[in-house]
Amino acid sequence: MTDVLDEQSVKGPAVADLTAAIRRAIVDGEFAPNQRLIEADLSATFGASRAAVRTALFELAGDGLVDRLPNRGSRVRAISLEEAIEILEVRAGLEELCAAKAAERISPAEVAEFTRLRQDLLAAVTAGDLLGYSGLNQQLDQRIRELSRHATAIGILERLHAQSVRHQFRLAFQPGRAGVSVREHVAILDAVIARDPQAAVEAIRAHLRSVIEALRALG
Amino acid sequence: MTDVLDEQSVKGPAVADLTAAIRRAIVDGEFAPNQRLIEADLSATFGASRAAVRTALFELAGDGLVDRLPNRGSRVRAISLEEAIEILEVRAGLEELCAAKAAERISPAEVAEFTRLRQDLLAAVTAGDLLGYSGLNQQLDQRIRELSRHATAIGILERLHAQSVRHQFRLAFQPGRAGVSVREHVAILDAVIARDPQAAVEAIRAHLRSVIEALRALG
DNA sequence: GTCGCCGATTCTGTCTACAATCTGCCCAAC
DNA sequence: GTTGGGCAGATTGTAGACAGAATCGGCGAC
Repeated sequence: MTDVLDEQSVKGPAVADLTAAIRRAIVDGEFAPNQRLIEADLSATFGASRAAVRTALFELAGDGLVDRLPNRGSRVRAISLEEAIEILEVRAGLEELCAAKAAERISPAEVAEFTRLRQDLLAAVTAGDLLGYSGLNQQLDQRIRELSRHATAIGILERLHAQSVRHQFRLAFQPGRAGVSVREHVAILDAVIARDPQAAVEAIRAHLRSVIEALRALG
Repeated sequence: MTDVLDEQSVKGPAVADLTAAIRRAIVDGEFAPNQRLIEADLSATFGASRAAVRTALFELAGDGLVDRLPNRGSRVRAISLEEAIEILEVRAGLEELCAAKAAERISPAEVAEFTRLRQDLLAAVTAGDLLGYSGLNQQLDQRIRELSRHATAIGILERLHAQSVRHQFRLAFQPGRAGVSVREHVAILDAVIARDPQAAVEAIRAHLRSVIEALRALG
């Protein structure tokens, strides 16, 4: 229906789309931390009803991306350094679990994929392509999660990742950081490729401990 | 306003109260798994507007207690055995973290409290008071979390606990289960009392592994 | 000059009504 | 007897309006 004007998407996005749009805006930094999110404004900006905005904000509050103060509205949740460290500690526990499962379950085809990823990773660092390197790292993290098939852990990790992406990002472009981090990532890859769960756990633990220290040093 | 009839709570409960009420109904088993939750029905049952019910259902969906199918309503989320095991695996990782922190941070007063709890626990098992024992276990878990001061982990653990409470409960009343579980819990207590993080981690891990096995055996 | 009170404004919380969608049933056609 | 279309009821999704709480400004008192 409404065939005539569908191309322009005259009808506002449904709640799910709206939630995704606001989430992206927060994660991508278009909305600054602690910025107030006024329902009427968002309603106008995204062309949705206020009820839809409201629903989306509740959803995002559940995801930990938005703070809701009763009768005082919503704002973008600011993640403090202490909180970022807490998140990394939790991630450590969960990613250890995922990496162990991934190491157990990896298939030959996936071993080949990981071997290729290993090369790409090293090539990106050698070429000084920090952005590409950062992307490959994320890809690695995500693939390990997928291989684990652990829906519960994956869900939580994705939420935590969205919350801490800003700190993550800041760290990635510290001079010298890539050199340290690439060794740790390769260690993770090698453990999973070798199907050695115990080694994978150790490698993940070492890596996230290193990230925590680096974050602390950064202040 | 409406002073006259306030005692009867003529005005429906605010959304927060309503959410808590529905959450309790789900966790306590008043609503069966997979039961449909029809907005109009809940609205009548709890004396709230449909909009309030709707908001509450979204919130609970975020907490993983309710499944929402677009245009097809909400139902109580059923946690399968596989999922319950996944949840326990995640809980293992997080509770290890909390127990380690708790062991590091415990104060003399809290050591005394835990020593008392240890006695009560053993007394309840000796007396065959399964319900009391179950309650003390939960108290122990909760105190360890609180001692950890790890807000991120605590938040996630509370959500997971609400989801899996049904399986937990079923297990607790298996004959012979208390005898096994009490030893594991005492080991956890002893490790924390001794301020030995490493031992606490091991004790938690052993305990949850044992719970997973028992759940599997139960089918 | 500063503090506290009071009103206007802004924004959120809630409700009711309406539109869109889905489900199940009935009936006709093969 | 079975299958497909379509109608009716039930249920969710959306919109708009109203009421209540919080904030900010000015005004008066000390």
